[in-house]
Amino acid sequence: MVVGNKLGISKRNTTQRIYNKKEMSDFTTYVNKVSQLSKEAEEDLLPRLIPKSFRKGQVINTEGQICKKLFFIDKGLVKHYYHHKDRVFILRFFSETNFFTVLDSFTNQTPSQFITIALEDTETSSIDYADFDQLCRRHHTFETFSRKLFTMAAVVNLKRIKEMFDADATELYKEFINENPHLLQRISLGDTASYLGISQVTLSRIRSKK
Amino acid sequence: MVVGNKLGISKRNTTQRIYNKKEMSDFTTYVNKVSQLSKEAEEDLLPRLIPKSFRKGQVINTEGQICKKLFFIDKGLVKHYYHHKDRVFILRFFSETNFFTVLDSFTNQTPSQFITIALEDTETSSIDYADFDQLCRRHHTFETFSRKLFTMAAVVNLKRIKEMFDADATELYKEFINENPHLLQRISLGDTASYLGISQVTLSRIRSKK
DNA sequence: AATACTTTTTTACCTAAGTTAAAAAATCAT
DNA sequence: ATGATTTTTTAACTTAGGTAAAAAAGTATT
Repeated sequence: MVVGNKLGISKRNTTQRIYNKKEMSDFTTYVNKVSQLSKEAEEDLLPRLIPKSFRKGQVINTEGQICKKLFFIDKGLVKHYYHHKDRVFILRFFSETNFFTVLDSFTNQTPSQFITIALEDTETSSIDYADFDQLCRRHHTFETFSRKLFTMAAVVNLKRIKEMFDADATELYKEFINENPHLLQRISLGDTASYLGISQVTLSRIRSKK
Repeated sequence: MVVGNKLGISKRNTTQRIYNKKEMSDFTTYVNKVSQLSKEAEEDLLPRLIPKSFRKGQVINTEGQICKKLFFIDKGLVKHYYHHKDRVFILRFFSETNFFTVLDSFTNQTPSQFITIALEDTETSSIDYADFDQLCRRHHTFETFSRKLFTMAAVVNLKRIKEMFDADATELYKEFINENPHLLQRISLGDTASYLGISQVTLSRIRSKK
């Protein structure tokens, strides 16, 4: 296919800062929406949750680094991407009320090929791999949650393969704005192009035509 | 096995047939390779397995049809594809010692957008969705197997997205033959092209150049 | 062996999208 | 507000890969 956006170098950079004020996360609420936990599982989960905040531009997980956490986003936006031959490819954006992790890195505890950074100030609640693993072993209901969560991820990825296959650049863009109206104003044209696998120039042309 | 070679060939389009002589499938062996089942789970699983054979060219599951089974291939080859605007796109091939199903159709019991057909005479062992669901509920170890199986599917799909993004037609072909040397002789040029998302002509050109 | 499919290769031509470069517009920092 | 940086748009040119159609090679059927 060979697509993606040329890599540009940005000079604006904010430093990282961890929020000190702890607030309640919707992590468990959304776990239960995927699959209802038993009372015991929920009680075992709650004390393991770790609030973590990221500043806009801050790296959450980078290449070669093992992703040790499953995150839930309470607020904010994150991009999950990689470089290849001077191009940038964005695999996915994750925003509020969604779980995310680096799929293969987390599940196999192997180094990530991808980079995850915050596109906005982002508040998450996370659980460590070791805890995740324990909860899966101890609680059948938590294992069921995990199964459903990762099955959903597999289905989402399958859908993306299908889209990439049969849609041209214009169709890809239309589908994207259709399915992500809430993200449209929050993602730059360049990032949108990197997600769609087209050049920024092509996306600009598409936009101007409509 | 009853059917001889010549007889088998002449009987081109016979409908499906359940083997009368029951042979052991490797279904449980490979379940245990993914994740070790408890004794009880395995005993509960075994009687639910249904042997199913498909003739070359036979449709296993089609568009609009809910995929009601999780299959394990003991022998043979299957393609999983769809049509879009006069083109054919093959999402994946599945061959011996692999599990397969129509991911979203099976997990949500919704109509499939895809078609699955046998590319060779294929022997499978399968389990019904209702049984699968029961086993997941009853046995924590079976749920763990499912979680790992579908997580693997998600990872495979992610890898495919990455490949489609950053590889041109030639690279895609090289990666394909590298990773599927055992399939190369069994899949036609046309099907290979449909899998790579390129035209048959392009693939022919690539081949001749090397 | 002869006929008829089917699959693969080759050729000529065409189109969607990439590349480069530069200008215009929008955004941010002081 | 001012200048600096980043983002988006526009234009000219290039290219990878698509389409169609015909030739060649391979398989199957009588």
